[in-house]
Amino acid sequence: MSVADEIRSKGKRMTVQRRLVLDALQRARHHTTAEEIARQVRSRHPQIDPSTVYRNLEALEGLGFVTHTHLDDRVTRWHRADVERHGHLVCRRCGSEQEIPLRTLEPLGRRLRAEQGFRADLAHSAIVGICRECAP
Amino acid sequence: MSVADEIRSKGKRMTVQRRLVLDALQRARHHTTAEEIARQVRSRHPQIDPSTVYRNLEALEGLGFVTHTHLDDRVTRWHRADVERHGHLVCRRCGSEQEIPLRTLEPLGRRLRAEQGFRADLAHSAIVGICRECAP
DNA sequence: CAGGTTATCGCAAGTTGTCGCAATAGTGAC
DNA sequence: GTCACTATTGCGACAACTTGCGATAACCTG
Repeated sequence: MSVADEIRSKGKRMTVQRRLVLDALQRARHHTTAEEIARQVRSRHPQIDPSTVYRNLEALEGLGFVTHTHLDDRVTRWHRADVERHGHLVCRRCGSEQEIPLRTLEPLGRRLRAEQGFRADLAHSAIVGICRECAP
Repeated sequence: MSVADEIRSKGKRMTVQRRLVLDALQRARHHTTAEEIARQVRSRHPQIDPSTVYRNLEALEGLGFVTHTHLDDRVTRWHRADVERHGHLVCRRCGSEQEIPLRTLEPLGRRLRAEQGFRADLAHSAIVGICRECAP
């Protein structure tokens, strides 16, 4: 079943705009911003409003095709839901972002579940700090 | 040495506006938003511009008096730097926020340091997930 | 405590993201 | 294909910050 069919099977529609947002996410490796996607889409289709891009990202998240993460700034980062899940280390100083295997975070996940009854979504939780290169 | 003196010793100035922002942070227990502080300050001193509040929060952070954390939304949360440090669990569903002792997070901190050379600032890293009450 | 330096302020304009609404256009049914 | 239904769009207005700039007022110095 194609993505379009999946979308339709949930009572939603596959529009040109939605297709373009999905394509842009496909091209971007990970963690694009909505603004970047809007820029790409609008470079070829200037009549498409940025608000449409924002709304499509939300809609596609509701449908399970994309997810978002908040790194250490106010900007929401988006990526396809089917890429391998991983944790995020964000450097406060240089802003670089590093991915780490979820395996590293799992012990904490188990502990939070056991002690607090909290089901942590560690693939969407950015850990801030100072990276190796920036360490004094 | 008073806060004012500390500020002056770093070549900065203690202005009325800065004092008011510090006071508002003092009153708020934790994790206020800039908007909330601006509202408080402006309720008594309407001539103070919101941009002044934003800039003072940044300046005070640079001076080490306050810090900020990004919970799971786009809003920056501010609090005094001298409150007891703790980690944050944020529920994706109900938005509630729970504090946990840093001790719980320390094993992960040590591991990231050893394996990645990354110095995690776990008191400013929010972990998102589903809280006990919202769990299915 | 007067004067010069310059951090900080208030204002206005610019960004970035959100929302209500009327018009449009995918979809399934016939 | 055609039609009715309604999800989605573009637009304009708004909300939440951010930034540039000339004016102001802390602060240090003598």
